[in-house]
Amino acid sequence: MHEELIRYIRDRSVTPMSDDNIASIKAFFVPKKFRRKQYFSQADEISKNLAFIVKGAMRQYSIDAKGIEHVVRLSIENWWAGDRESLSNQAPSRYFIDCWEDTDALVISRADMSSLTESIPAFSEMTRVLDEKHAFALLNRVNASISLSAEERYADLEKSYPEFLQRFPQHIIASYLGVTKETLSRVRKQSSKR
Amino acid sequence: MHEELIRYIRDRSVTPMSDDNIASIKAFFVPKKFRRKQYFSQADEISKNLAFIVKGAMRQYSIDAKGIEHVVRLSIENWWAGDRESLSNQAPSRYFIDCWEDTDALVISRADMSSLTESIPAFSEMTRVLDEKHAFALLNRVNASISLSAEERYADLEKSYPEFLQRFPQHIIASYLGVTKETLSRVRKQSSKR
DNA sequence: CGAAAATTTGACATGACTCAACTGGAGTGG
DNA sequence: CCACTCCAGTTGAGTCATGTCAAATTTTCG
Repeated sequence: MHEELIRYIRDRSVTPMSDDNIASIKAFFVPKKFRRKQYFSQADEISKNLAFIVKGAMRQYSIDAKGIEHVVRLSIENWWAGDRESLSNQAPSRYFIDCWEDTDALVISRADMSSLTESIPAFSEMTRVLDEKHAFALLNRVNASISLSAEERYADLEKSYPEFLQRFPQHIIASYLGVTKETLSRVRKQSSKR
Repeated sequence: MHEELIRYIRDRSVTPMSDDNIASIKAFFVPKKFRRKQYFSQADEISKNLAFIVKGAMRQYSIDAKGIEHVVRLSIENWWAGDRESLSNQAPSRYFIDCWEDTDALVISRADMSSLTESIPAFSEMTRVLDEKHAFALLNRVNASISLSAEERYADLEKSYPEFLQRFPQHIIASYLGVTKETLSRVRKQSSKR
């Protein structure tokens, strides 16, 4: 169960990890199973944990005044889930995170996360790279959202993250793109004609 | 000129900096003046530098197929400017960065940036916190863009970054929000009635 | 097989865009 | 100090992309 995570860290760092390091990673990341629809964390709560997804899929979303869900993030195998902002600031989250599929995850607490970051250079490197990449992806998403039409954003997603289209139903993809499911349905019909 | 930067780093880290550390920061960050409208970096180029703004204002934007500018980021005093993605991946940038006001900046190269990160713990801490905060802000912006109307996004900006409204003209704020200047003008007229 | 979930479709409403014209500074040079 | 230009902002009319609501259809899965 932990092998994927170890490999993930190795792939994203240059400093080697000692057996000790690996042992503490294994000790701190607790395997947990979540069922489809189960919440990982909820809005207005202060998030306590971060999860590395070994198998399964989660989504992170806000709910607006009208009760409509807006998906800000989709996570599958070898991705992370958790509201980093709430975790880091110890502030109530704006987001819900739940499982879209039955999920096997490795869960770590905020405190354990920071002690790993401090004690294992490779781990710290990995989180740094991760944060950077995450910020890049978000900036590009902001750019897409202010500069592209619904159709173009869909095409962009299709190109950048084709795996999402396999794993999540259209109405979730629509929400992630910031359009209604009806609009996405029409957009796809249109573009398939070409 | 470097004092602001030193203070900025101190405020965002716990590890103290030695005189040596401070000396290398001063050596690596080169003061540079930019005139209003001057480019800091351009699309399709591989970005070489990062800037800490001591005084002035810059904007980062893409230009779409129709030639329309889409502002993804605004930076003023005590903020950073530079395309981190292009810098880090050594890939051509999608963005232009230019000065909206005459600007005094401290400029550092990619290479010097990584050597400071490696050699000065406080500096490395600061960049880590910065990246985190940046990612939080971007996620919230994504959330706003998929869940709020133009009017709500404007109200949100007014609350979160009132200084932008002072420093940049409306058409730039409009672009940052992902609407046309005409729409923003109407939105403001509407909301001022209440 | 049957129920629930997902998707599609149609009719209509509306928010935001486009284009063009107009207004009102701010700065510049004669 | 005026005339001029440039830039920002506003306004109006028409259009278009996307949203809303309701219903029909298809798919999924226990």
